[in-house]
Amino acid sequence: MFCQLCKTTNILNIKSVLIFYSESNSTEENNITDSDMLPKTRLGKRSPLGALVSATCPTGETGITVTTAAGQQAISRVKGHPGLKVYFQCGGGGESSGAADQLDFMQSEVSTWPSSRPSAVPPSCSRSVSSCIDVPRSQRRPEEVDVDELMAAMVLSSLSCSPRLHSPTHTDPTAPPMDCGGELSDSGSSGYWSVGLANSSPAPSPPNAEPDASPATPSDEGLDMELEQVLFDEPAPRKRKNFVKVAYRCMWPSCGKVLTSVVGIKRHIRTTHLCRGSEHERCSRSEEDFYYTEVNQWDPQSPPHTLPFGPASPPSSPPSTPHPSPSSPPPPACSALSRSAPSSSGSFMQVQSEHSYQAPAVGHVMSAAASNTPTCRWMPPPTSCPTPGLAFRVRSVSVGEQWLQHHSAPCRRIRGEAKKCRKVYGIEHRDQWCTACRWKKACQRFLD
DNA sequence: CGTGCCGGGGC
DNA sequence: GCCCCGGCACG
Repeated sequence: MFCQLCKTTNILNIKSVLIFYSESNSTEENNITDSDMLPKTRLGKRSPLGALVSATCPTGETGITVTTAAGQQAISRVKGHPGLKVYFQCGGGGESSGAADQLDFMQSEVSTWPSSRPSAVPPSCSRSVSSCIDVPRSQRRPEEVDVDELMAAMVLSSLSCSPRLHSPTHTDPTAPPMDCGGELSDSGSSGYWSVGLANSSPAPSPPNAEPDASPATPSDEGLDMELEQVLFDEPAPRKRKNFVKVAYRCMWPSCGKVLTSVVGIKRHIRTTHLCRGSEHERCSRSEEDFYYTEVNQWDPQSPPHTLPFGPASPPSSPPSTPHPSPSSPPPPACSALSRSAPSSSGSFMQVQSEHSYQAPAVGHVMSAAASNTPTCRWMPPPTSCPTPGLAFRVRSVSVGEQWLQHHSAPCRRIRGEAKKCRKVYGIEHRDQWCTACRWKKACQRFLD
């Protein structure tokens, strides 16, 4: 892609364009080329980028131009052009006016022009400080994309699908994450460019570009987020943490129905509120997105369920959680106790708030479990709490008290659960005991 | 009460 | 260092 401003070829733009074209049959989220920089990851029909792309690009014959803050940031960061806007233009005739009309609020960001227009800077670009990156239409035809570019696009997309969950700026558990299942259900024929890939790893850019995104957030991103929140009346979706159980709440006035699947909530909205039958299930599938929101809750019962990393998932499958990766450990506060005493951040905070006088104990539990002191091999008992909620509270308190007892008193090795020489050989075979057992010391043979 | 094990002492 | 034992804590 040729940058009109710096007169250089930007490979990132090529990537974006390639992905854009290759995902013509996919859903809108696939077109997020640098979705980790996007303030929002769930792009419903009302999403500017998503709506336009999904509405106009399935045929690959649209002349719509989309600019996104993501691309803006991407280019500006890579090439050092602040405010640079990236325009994706599909080749062919233009029939995108309808979509653009639906999105009048986005007309400041989206512009359409005849597809026969030569590769020139669109008029909308003159408004902004940025430069527009355009690609001649002759180069945009999908059939003319050579194999190298396709391969590059595939590689880039596969890179973008690497598991990634280490962005601290995208770990807001309260914000609804991306919507996968519903969008995915209608875009199963997208080939390589599936929503599952894009959703599970919204980081098409190289991972090293991510630290650049978090510290200095451009103002456009914030504005976009505000715009999104104001216009769409929904918080900007972010990445979903592990252990997050997702529910979907109907935002229809005085409804508030909560379902656990996108399909379910969409069906509910469609049938109950929109009063539409199944014949609209395909054409107006995105309209339900306006009326439900995702509700994340930490799932203490089930660890993150690793979904198969495939291009498409069944439509009825719940929204896919991000793939747990070695680079994305569970929250450190709960990591040590997550196995024996599964906890949720909410419940943990509840513990801290409702038992504030015992909060130090809980904290000590965490710290003690996280870092065992070398002098005292005290370890939390392996008993797991059966029920995570109330039981965890009780358990946490008792464990904290236990810890305090252990640390106020001189350290004493906890009684080992393993069989010792005494149990194994019996008192009659005391000569077969290990020396420590014979000396009534800590067993050296059957260590815990 | 049985067991694990720490602390202490004798050799 | 080896060996033993009192005594405590825990289940």
